[in-house]
Amino acid sequence: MKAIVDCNSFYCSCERLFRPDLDHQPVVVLSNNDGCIISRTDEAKKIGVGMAAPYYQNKEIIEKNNVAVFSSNYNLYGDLSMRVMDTLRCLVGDDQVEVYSVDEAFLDLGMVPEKSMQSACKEIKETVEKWTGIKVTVGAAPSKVLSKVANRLSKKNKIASQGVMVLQSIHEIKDALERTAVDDIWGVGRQYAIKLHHLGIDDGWQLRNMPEEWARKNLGGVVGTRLIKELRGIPCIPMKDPLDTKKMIATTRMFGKPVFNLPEIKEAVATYTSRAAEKLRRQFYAAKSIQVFVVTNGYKKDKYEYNPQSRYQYTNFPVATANTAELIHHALPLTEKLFEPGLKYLKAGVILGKLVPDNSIQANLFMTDAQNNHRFLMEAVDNINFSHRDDVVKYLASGLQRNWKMRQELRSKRFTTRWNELYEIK
DNA sequence: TCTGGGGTCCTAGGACCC
DNA sequence: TCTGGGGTCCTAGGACCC
Repeated sequence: MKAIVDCNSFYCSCERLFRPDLDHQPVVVLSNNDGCIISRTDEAKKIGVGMAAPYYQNKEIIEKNNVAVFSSNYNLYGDLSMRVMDTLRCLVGDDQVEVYSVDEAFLDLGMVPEKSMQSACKEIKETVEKWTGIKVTVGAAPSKVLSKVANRLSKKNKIASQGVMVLQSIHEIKDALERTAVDDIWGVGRQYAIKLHHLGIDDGWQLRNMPEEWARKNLGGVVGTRLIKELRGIPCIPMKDPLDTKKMIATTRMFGKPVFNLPEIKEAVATYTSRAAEKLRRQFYAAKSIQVFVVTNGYKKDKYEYNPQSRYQYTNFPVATANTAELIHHALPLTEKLFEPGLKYLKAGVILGKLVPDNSIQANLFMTDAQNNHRFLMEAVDNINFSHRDDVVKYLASGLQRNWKMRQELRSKRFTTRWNELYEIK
């Protein structure tokens, strides 16, 4: 049996943890740039705040209902996520946990006897909540896809399910799938949902009964056949090996306001490169390629429709690197190549690819710092920036004014990761 | 005026090899 | 006018996820 543990309204729950006064008040968290709503509590859902809805379109309803609004605070969420995951590893063992996203993890419950599945899941839920203060929902079933179905139904009916749903018998599975629209199945996105409804396939049980060959032709090849099998309770999406290496690390952002000139875009690209390089080093990787992209607005003078166009440039390095200076050195010429005067630039991004594990640290202890790709310098810079303030130490190429910087007007304190923002008890 | 950011996997098709 | 077969590697693009 597989289980998925999913934190309820995760970002909002994190904010509430340090603001218990908001426990029964609607709360929402905004995306970067305070653009969209990306997390909502049940109270906020109830009064009609939409998911991924633009903030400005919901401002009226938010103000009228006294909704607490936060800019996203990823330092805080990341740290609390780690606590939740550590708790799960403690409960079922390191190798049985696959961290799927910041607020979700799959568990392999193969070692739990079938008849104690329900109580085991209940205990997992209660322990996480007790140790971390974050509420979670647990869904368990023979396959990952079915466990997601269980989790979703449990969330939809929190009172009856008590936050835990286990699907074991074929009757339970059939009943659950009949109550689940194809749109809500993990692996069926917008395109496939449209296609399925067109063919008269509306719920999960109908989809489950389609032939595999049909799925291969119509739902993305082997991905489709896997989906059908999973729905039938035959697990074929394996637990991911935690030692698997990542493929890419990216830092991309909308600008706080549109940018028209090259120097500012170069500053932004240099800054994003620095961020991406920090992530790279923190996870002990080095990159062999860098891709820079920008998103421009379609530039039709009289038209206001949102018609983003992206363009990109990339380059490969002969030797993998995690050195910020070197990466910036590669990124800036690419940015110049991308730039075309007269366009309105909305967003830029840096993607580091062809990652390799950077295990040369011990091997190079006896080299000079320069030969060693300035590893010690990088480590010193990272330590200062992490423990004090972001970008106390930075490369000049990333700019001093930073007019393009995103807005984040409503961010809470980074209670658990910055000394000067610790939670205070009066 | 204002619409996020960071990932994964798969497939088709082109370039190149013998 | 005729023009093999088999393989690898790479990239672009599309779909999906939270």
